[in-house]
Amino acid sequence: MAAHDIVPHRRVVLDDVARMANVSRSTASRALVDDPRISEPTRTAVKQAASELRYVPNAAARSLRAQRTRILGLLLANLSDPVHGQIAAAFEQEALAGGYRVIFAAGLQDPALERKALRIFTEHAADGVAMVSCVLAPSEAQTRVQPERLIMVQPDHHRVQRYRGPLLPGVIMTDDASGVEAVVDHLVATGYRDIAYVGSGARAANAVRAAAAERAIRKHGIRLQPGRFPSTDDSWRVPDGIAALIAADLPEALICHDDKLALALMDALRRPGIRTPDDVGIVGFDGIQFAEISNPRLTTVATPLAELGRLAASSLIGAIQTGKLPEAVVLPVELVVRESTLPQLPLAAHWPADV
Amino acid sequence: MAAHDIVPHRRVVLDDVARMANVSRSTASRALVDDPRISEPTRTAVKQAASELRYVPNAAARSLRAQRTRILGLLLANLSDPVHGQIAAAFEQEALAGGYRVIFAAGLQDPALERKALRIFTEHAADGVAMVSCVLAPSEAQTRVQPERLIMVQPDHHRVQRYRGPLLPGVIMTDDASGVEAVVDHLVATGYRDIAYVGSGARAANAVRAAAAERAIRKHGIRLQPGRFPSTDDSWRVPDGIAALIAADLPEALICHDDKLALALMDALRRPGIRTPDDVGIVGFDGIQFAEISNPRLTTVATPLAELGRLAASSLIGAIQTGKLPEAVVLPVELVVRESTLPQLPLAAHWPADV
DNA sequence: TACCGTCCTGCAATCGGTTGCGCTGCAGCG
DNA sequence: CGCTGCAGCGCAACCGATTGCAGGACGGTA
Repeated sequence: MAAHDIVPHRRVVLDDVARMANVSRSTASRALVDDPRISEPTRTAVKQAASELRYVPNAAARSLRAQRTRILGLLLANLSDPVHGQIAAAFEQEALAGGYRVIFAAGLQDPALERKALRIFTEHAADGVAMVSCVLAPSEAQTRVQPERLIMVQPDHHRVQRYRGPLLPGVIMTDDASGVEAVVDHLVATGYRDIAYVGSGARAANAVRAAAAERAIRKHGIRLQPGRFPSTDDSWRVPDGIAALIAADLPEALICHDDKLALALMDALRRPGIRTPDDVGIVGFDGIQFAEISNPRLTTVATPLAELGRLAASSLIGAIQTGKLPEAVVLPVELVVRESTLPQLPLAAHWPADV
Repeated sequence: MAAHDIVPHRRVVLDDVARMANVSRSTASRALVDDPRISEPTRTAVKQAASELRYVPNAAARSLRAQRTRILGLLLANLSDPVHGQIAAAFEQEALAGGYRVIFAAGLQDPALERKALRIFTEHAADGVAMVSCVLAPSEAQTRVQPERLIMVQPDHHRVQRYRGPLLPGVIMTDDASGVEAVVDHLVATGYRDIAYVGSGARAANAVRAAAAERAIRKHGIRLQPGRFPSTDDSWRVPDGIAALIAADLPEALICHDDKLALALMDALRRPGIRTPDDVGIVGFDGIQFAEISNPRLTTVATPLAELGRLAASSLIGAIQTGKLPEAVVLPVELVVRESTLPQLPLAAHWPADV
């Protein structure tokens, strides 16, 4: 409050506390962590002094000595993306609950940026690192950070590639293929036949979902024409060119790489007067919150975003403590059918949005 | 690659590099930072050794000695919120460009959590801290972190409170009052008379925007009935109760605390068959990306989210380097009129979405 | 040969906690 | 009274990088 409180104050260090409590630095240190060797009166005296001086330990010094930073690095594609935002929020919360801090970095689908981020994590001697939908190959990532402290979150491409070998430990996957299959089943059951896939960006998930869509459709004896429409970039605005291409060759249903693209496409197609779901059915992927309240509400494959973040953090912390990675996991996804693929129903007033 | 590479390797430290280059640790250190005192052959030998050993300096040790961590703390309301996600992404990018790392924390509008976050920042001896739409009073925040290293981003409540004194340095504000005023002018000009405000959560911005709405409306000789509808919490789903209240006492136009609420409300009102903008005009605030592609596209007050993040980071870095905070800034906001308040126009095919 | 200056390097202290080990003092026991 | 044991606490090393200061080597000059 008073002006003299504002002058740049030397930081309070453990020696100050020790001095005030008339003990040695080591005793002060032990008292603060409730070492049983310290007598009760001494302990309280030290704690009293610490709180009076508003002592806050220096994490750098502690980490240096303890060889443990309690820092986790989280590398994801894009901090401003709702998908990653939800994952990040859950990760941070879980980490905090476990006594860990989080340093974030955005990779923006750029290998150079991802390498830079991993280097930063190494500089800060992060106890663990999680990578979410990154473009860097797992093998390379493992050379850049301690492999047994690395969790990777990514779609299950093994399933699409009919891979039957052992799965890499420390990998958390989402069962995108099943999700896409459920989508296709639903579309076909609803009566759609001419179905197309629209991709987005350079994201690894794109290849997995596109391939899964093709396989799932073939199962029904229909064909999906790969590359019928070009992929968009990862921005919000769908390039007019692509919207025009789609409008000119309108399928009955569009499976979009993710919800963002689906919503943007619904909007872009509104301009030439194409209505969802009356003129075209549209499906997204991820299950972001806006998909629940869009107009029409978006049919999508809900991925457990918060669960992914929580699980990544808790797995990582577990790996740090036990020294070994958990087995690979494939998390289920869930088809959520909403208005955007149900042309026969009136737009307003119906069943609950979810399930 | 080979199995023996995987065994827990002792971290490479500067001494290892020095040993390999046959110089002392100090020489190695100086060579790596291009100290002119080191001869060219020695310098290259050291750098060669460093890269061969894949040496990465330890940030904790460096910080400890340098009394400077190059870490910024960013405390914001909610990492998963699109508004804060965009701010955070811009902040992180700007910080990285300036050579700083970012530790994030989510305050969730909870003073206790915010205090905890500030403590963590202090433990890590963050060189600077930015707080975005936090609930903690600036005066308290200043007692918890070095005030001259603290940037706060918040709505300009001074303007609403007709405050004319000097502004606190280090504060970045958005001119919410002007934005709301522009919204009201637009609504009145469009023909709306019965206008209501719907708030959200415990966010500080809520009070500012609500008060501004009331003042702006009174200017037009109309009245806004404060508290006509209760505030929602900060979730995505608008409680049915509130939607029902609004449906039962439907104003001509609704000014919503933010875009998220506006979009959720449009959705909730669709159930009882109330259409936007035909039955009610709806306005949001913030200018999130979904507002551009909702159906109808949402009229909103666009705040410069990325600019806020960038400016917060660059101001903070500037304050760290110069030792003093920049003057308070009030950033302009911009009314973006879209379909949700333009009932007379056909829904599809019209002017560009922005401006 | 003696001395001086210039370059390069190395020694050792330092940042702030943590921790192995040892020291002190007092109680208990023979 | 002397010895043992233990509770309680302090000394000093350590983590890894930076940096003030000093010192060694070498060439040049008197």
